Amino acid sequence: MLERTHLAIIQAVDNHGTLTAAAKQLCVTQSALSHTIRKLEDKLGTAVWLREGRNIRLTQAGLYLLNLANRLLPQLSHAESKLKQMAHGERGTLRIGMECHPCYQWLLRVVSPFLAGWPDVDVDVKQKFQFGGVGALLGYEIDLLVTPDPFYAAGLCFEPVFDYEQVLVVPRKSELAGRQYVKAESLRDHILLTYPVAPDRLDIYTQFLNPAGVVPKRHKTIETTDIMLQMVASGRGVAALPRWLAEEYCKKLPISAVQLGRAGIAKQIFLGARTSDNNIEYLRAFIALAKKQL
Amino acid sequence: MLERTHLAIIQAVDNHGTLTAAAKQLCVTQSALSHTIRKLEDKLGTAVWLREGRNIRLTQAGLYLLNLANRLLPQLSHAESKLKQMAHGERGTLRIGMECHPCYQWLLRVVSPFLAGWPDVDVDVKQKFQFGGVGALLGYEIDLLVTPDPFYAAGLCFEPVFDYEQVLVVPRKSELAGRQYVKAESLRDHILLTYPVAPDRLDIYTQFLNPAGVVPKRHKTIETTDIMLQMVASGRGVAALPRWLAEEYCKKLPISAVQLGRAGIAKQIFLGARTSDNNIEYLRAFIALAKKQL
DNA sequence: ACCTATTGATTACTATTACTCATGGATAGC
DNA sequence: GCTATCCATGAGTAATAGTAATCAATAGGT
Repeated sequence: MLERTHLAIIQAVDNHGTLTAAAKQLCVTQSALSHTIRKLEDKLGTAVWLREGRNIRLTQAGLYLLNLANRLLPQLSHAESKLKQMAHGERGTLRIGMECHPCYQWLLRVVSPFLAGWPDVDVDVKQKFQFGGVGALLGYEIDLLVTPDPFYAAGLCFEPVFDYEQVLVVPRKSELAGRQYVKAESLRDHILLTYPVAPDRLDIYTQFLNPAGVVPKRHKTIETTDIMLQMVASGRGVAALPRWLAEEYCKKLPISAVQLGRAGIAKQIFLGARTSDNNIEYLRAFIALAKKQL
Repeated sequence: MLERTHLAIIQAVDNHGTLTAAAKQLCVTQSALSHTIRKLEDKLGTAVWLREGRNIRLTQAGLYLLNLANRLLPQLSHAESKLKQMAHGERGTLRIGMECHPCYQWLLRVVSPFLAGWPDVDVDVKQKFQFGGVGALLGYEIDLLVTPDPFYAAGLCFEPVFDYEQVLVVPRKSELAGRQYVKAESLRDHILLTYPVAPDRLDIYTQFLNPAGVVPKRHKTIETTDIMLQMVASGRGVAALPRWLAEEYCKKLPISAVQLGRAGIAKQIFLGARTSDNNIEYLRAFIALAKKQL
């Protein structure tokens, strides 16, 4: 039988490169590991590691197991901590995934009253996902997903939590600042600042630049909103952000928000969850709170 | 630690309703289950079942664990059956390395029936190797190497899979087209088109031009066979290719194949594998298929 | 080309653990 | 109220996973 220990060993050996180091992490002797993996391979009938001199490397079967381990072990340990919380009378941890960089500020405004209303529920926010936000949701890596792209898969449900307009943020003294709206062509001689996300996931490209066949003068990626807008303020480029976020910063920095195109770009943010989690009270409460926040 | 057994027990008890029935399914005594679940509850610090008279029912925590079990156990057992198949060589990925550009067409004719015969084995073809094809084979980057240059290293074995003649492909209206064979000197005023490979790995150099001390007028490299022969057809140069491949294209393009030198250049293609992989059924099957294809 | 330190493998022994057996108390259904 | 069946428990045993000590192989420095 393939046991949890085996997966843990495979993961540890992969992390450390050697049996000895892995043994130290797992608080057993090297000998024990050697025995265990030997027995595992005997049971499976196939080699999991290739012994090459004094090093070992995973076989195809081993790689498959490593993949399995990386998938299952976090779920097991999360389950354990959740059960521990249950044992202590706490409600649990709400793990929120973010696929919408600028929504962070909005999220904070929802999390704050939530934490107040549910003192025994913790909140954790994650932003990087190997298989995308939906994958993380389906893989029980997160419990809630904040995203502009709902993906209606079986077992998931998405609810819109707010509408907003995507606008262009420009330096206040820029020639673009006063206009009623900017055309895509105007960006030809501007530097575009965005979060480090693939262009096909950026609305400024998919809904504005690409349809017009326009490429900005340059494209720079920046992690944080604050720095990004500092850059805009100092005339180093322009950025596309939600209007509510832009207007907040307009108070603090010499920048202006301008409508994108004649029609503007309308966006919606969704909150996704597993339908099987529908009975979790605090999760429903969070969604309700998010809708009210609007 | 939450173990696989625990999840299995939770699932079995839920299925059968009683400990006794679950014990029977799991091939242990009722007593053993009783002990195990008791210890689990002690470790977790929370009850998993509610004892109601002589029946037991899952608690909130138990329901959570049941959910986890239903999710994880199938993955584990699926992994086991997949590994069993891997052990029997029924399933896996055959990673083929190519060191012989024109052989691609030949390979396709072998891969096609192979995929049909081994529905659970995937095929992946790689063409670039940091340390050469043999290095990739020894480094477990690939499992099979298609090459014109066998390299008899320890732990590797090469088998010839087909013979062919390397010929010069020229425009049909070229003065070289009608000849019985071309001399190396004739290439002095022709442009030579080859795949982008180091000259010391090109037979046209090592076996034909270099021995005669001849350098072609120019040397251009082209990635794809189709384009290369389009170039030949339009009089932009000549190329060296296997006769079987050249003759296929002669039907479609105004080009001709001419023997290289008085004796011609005989070549052989080998299939290399690690001897340690000799027990992998589908790998042996592929080699057998390749030989039959001849 | 040789040491040396470190790797994984192996053997023999030990401690732990998981299990069985036997039995007890509780309860649902006839 | 009787009986069959449920789960719990304690004591003893078998299986297993662990350790310590040692060996053989090898990567890497000198």
